[in-house]
Amino acid sequence: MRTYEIRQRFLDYFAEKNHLVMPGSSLVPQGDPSVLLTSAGMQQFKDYYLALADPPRPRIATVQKCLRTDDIEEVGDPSHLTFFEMLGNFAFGDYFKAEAVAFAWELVTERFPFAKEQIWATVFGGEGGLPPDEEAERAWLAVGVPPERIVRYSGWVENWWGPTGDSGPCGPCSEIHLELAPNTDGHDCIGPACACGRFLEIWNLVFNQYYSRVSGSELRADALTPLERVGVDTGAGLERWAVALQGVDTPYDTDLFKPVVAQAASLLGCEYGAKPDRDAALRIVCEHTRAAVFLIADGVLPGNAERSYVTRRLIRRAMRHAYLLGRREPMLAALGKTVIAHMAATYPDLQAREDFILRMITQEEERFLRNVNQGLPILTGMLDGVSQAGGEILAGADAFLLHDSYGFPIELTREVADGRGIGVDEGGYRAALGEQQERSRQSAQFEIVQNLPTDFEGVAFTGYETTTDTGVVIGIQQGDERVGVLESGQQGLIVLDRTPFYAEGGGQVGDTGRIQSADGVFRVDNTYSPQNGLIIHEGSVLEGLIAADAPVTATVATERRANAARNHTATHLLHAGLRGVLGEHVQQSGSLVAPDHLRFDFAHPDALTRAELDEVERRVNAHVQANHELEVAHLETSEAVAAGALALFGEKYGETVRVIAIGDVSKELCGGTHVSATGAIGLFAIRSESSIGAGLRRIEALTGLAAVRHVQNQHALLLELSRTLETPPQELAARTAALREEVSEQRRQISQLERGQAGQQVEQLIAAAEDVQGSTLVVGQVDVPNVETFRELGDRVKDRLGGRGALLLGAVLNDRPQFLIMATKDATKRGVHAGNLVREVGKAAGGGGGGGPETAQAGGRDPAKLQDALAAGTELLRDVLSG
RNA sequence: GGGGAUGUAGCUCAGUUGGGAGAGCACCUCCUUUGCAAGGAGGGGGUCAGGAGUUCGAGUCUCCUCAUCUCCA
Repeated sequence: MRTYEIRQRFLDYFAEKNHLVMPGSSLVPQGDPSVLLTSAGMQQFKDYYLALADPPRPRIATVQKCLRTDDIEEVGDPSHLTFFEMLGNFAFGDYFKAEAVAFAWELVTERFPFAKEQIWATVFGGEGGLPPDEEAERAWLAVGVPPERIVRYSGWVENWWGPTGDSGPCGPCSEIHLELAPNTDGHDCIGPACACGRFLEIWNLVFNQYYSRVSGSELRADALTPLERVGVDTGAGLERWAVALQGVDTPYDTDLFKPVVAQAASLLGCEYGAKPDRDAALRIVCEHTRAAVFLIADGVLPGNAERSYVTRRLIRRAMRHAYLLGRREPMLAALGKTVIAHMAATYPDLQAREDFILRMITQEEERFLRNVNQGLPILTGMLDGVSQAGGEILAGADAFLLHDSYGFPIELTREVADGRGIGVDEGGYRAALGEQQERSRQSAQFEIVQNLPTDFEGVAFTGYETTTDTGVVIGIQQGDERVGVLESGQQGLIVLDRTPFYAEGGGQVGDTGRIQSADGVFRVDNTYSPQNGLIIHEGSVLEGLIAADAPVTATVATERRANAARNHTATHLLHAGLRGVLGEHVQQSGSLVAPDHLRFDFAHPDALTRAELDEVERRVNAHVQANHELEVAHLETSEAVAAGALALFGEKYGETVRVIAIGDVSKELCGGTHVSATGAIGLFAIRSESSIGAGLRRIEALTGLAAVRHVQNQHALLLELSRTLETPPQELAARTAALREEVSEQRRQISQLERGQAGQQVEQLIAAAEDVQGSTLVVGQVDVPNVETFRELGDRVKDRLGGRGALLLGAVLNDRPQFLIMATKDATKRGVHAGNLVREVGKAAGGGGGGGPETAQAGGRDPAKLQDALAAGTELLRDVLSG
């Protein structure tokens, strides 16, 4: 049975059982900062379990792409994967353990050809005061699983799931395992958890019934609170089902991977299944490529921070193994193409973005290869050092430096060193790596969790309709503490039951303004929303006091809001303009909508040309002039997407979403505040275009009066130039070119004149030369415009010394005395050291100096001491030359 | 978010107790030469990433900022 059919049968079954079949969410979790990447099917439903939002239907089923890097080091073995797909059914305050088990049993045994007698079930056996899950046990008995194949496992690790991240829903779980082989050696088998490897887990049914305040690693019974809305959350690994249903041993033998593995083997000129080491490398190459394809498709481009770094690490790990198998040029994109070809039926996005995805992969591979080429000479240098010192081991610190600073992998270091009979101190390397990890971990402290109320129905946001509204204070926090009153001058956080203040989100900054009660005024400096349904006003009390339960009037700073609205609508027009001019691959990867400017980041491989920028700017302004009215609609997500709205990756499906339509120009899902018609934008001006990383560009732009000011500033600059250069603006370019030419011509003339002048001084100096026992000594003060001519003059005098002698010159430059001593080779043999002598001369003038034996210079502070210093220097030179 | 490395001519890079900002390639002019990276002579091109400090003097030492690369979280 092919995987396409497995997905379909699974979803069909649950659709039949009255589940809403929804698309899986993006790998990038939206509105949930506690996790980096989507790692489980339930993630997009977290708010439903927490009762912070209502699901579109109490029963849902999905196929969810997931990515986990926890076990990345294990990938290469026959079973571990970073990217995988989870089949899942979910229930929110609907059915519970009995039905979940019944559904699973029916699906597995009647809709799929799994053998009943191979099936084992495990249940939570109790831990830390929590009892065993007898309810689940009864459910398994009820469907007919014999008691000897139902096993209890205790502990937080076994048969307990969650939470994902630092906190969240969790609960006992129950797993279905297949007994793939009989117990032939008669060992004392404890069932699915036995190390004998006869079992394969195919489905995990999680029963969410608690909220945990701590992360899964420090779970304890007293950190759990029962959930009001219990739920079912199941996950069945598609790859494992494929293994079992296709009768093969590993995911790499299923239709998901087989063509990719075959292609990789052929590109690397080897055979899969011949050598275990090489097989592991082949599996890594294929697995990581597949994961990278999906990450890039969801907008996670390779980079050096956070989730971008995950993509990079996957590509580089894959490339590294390909490199060790002899590959010296990019190849992963070719594999990616095969991945896309085989997955596009399920994930049409891949097809649509194929070119872009493959180009990003190739770019990253090229960067890796460049790193290797840059690292090799450094490593060679280190190894030379080791050999010369007669050593046999490369220091761990050096190996780590290569890895840490140059991205040169330890595996390559090991191989190259080995080729020269040198070992690597791996212990030292690991120690250095460990130190770095510790350092990073310590500095990664998260912000303190808010103590604000979560025990309320949710704040009503009225800011789309109005900028002033009345409400009641339902929570106040000062520092980390919940308080009842905030007094004049105190800073704090305030929550109202309803508010017109827009909370920072969708790139748009939070509103500012005032909250006024009968007792006082609170100035709102920022508004944000740490979780759905909670809006926090941050600021301080200007006068009087603000107390809990007080009725208040909340008033948004309207001018600021209006400016932000201009910028937000302009952002949508800019997005549309960029797609029109550059192509459909332009994908928003971030934006900032502030009152004074807007910033828009997007994926595009090259810098924009002047012509492209002009055209984008022109188009946006054309739409401003057209004065399109904005239409706001609230739609079901699938309807919105069907209507052609631009869904940024990772929108939550199932909820009603807000769609902003600007004429037929743009249609985007957006929660921000906008102008009512584009004419209000007034003027749109692009201020800058720049790179913010590989394949990512940033545009900063202005609207309204800020744009007008920008244009005026540019004009003022031009006028100022025009005035200083006494040239009409249209002739500025030609005029500056002519001026440059003139300046360099005059520079040439000046330096010639200076040389001529210096020449006369040379003659005078030579004429006044003194003979010290056969050596010529030239001393004098000269008049030069800069250090360069000073030295040049010195050179010319030196040429006239006849190979025997030395010179000491003084000059005043920038109101300070400068000295120069030059000595012939002959003089140095007699003991003259220009650097040492000139230092004394400098000291005599209140400064210092230095240089080499033949040429040296010094400087002082006081020009009046120049002659004295020259005299002192002359004495020294006479002594040495005559001695 | 934290650590490391790098930033010098259009490109690739040298630049060693702080003391003349350089090479190769590319470019321009002239000469020589019908042939594969032609040769010779001459020339243009630099705010040494930016800013502050120490010093008579900073590409070089100290601090800060920015950018790029890289590792870790």
